[in-house]
Amino acid sequence: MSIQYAILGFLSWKPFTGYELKKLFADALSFHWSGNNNQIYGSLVALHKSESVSIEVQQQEKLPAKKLYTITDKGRAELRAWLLSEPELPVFRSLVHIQLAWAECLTGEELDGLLGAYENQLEAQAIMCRETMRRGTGEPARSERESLIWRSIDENQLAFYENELAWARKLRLELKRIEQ
Amino acid sequence: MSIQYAILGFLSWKPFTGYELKKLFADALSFHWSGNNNQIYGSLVALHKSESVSIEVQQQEKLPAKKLYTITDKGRAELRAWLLSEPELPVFRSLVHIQLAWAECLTGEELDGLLGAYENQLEAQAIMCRETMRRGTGEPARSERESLIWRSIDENQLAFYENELAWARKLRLELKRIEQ
DNA sequence: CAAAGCATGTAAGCAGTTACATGATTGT
DNA sequence: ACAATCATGTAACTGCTTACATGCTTTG
Repeated sequence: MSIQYAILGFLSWKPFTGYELKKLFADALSFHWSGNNNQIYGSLVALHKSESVSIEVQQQEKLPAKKLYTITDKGRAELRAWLLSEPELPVFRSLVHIQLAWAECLTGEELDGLLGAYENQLEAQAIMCRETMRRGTGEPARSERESLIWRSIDENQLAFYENELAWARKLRLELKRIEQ
Repeated sequence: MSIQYAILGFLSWKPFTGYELKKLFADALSFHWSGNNNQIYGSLVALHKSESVSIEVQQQEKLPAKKLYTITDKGRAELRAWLLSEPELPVFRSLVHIQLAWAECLTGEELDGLLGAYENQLEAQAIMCRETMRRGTGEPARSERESLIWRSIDENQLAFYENELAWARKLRLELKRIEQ
């Protein structure tokens, strides 16, 4: 489970509770995990079992007790080994492609509507992306190199939506041209 | 399960057996399903139960019997309804982003190696893409509109890898610049 | 008084994967 | 002799998702 490495990554900054990690994932623009309970708390149990993290339970007077997770040397070594492992190909999948592939069942107007709706979705997403980037949530910036990388990853995410939008617009125009 | 709609799509061309559908998925450039047995045969059972397809068993003398699946009117209606349904956002995920996000643990050389390996993967994939497109497998082309769409989808797939490659190269250069 | 925040966890399910299982036929 | 093709199917697993469950505190 690669989310375990992302958790180890966050813990390499400083100790966090499960609850805090959950928020880090939810806020992250370019981390594709939803940060749901099952994943976070389950992964933390697994990481503890493999001795990659240690737990410190902190009782609180008025609020529920919390478990603070700290990365161990073993955890740091595992993280580093994974960072050096062979990268995988990125994943790109768009259900719209499947819809378009059988658009022969649709009229010109229906097809145009489908592409238009896709464009709207992408535009909204691109705006959200830009807004999140503008607010600049939770970037570490411990060095020039690190902040360059984080900025670059976010820009890549935005560029993906923008490229897809440009593609949809182009296809829509070309379809219009052959239609009449 | 959206693969069911893709199966209905293929069956809207003409009847196929599970085995043939498997190959169609395996050969398709822009359909992100592996076309494994479980998915295909399982989906066909489900589609038959919901009366979206009908089965004709064909005995063969020397080869194993095969089941030829034909789309029903109900199946056609379901396919059309899905084609008209609200499109979803495309999915883009790259584990390399996660590796890069914690590259602060790596030396400049190690980081450069990671990006270089990513570039190699993407280059190889782009070449495969181009080759598959050149061979032009299984495009329907029942109309100018349909062949435009299929070509456009394949081009979008290729452009994705090329954009990602360009991004990786740019980041690598920028990192080199701030390194020394 | 309701909603949001703090903080943990569990249950159930979907979509997708690899690998296993069978067994005849055809090509190298 | 070995591999590939034809043709169906099952088992076991991974990763990820939504929704449920509890219960106290702070904010509007």
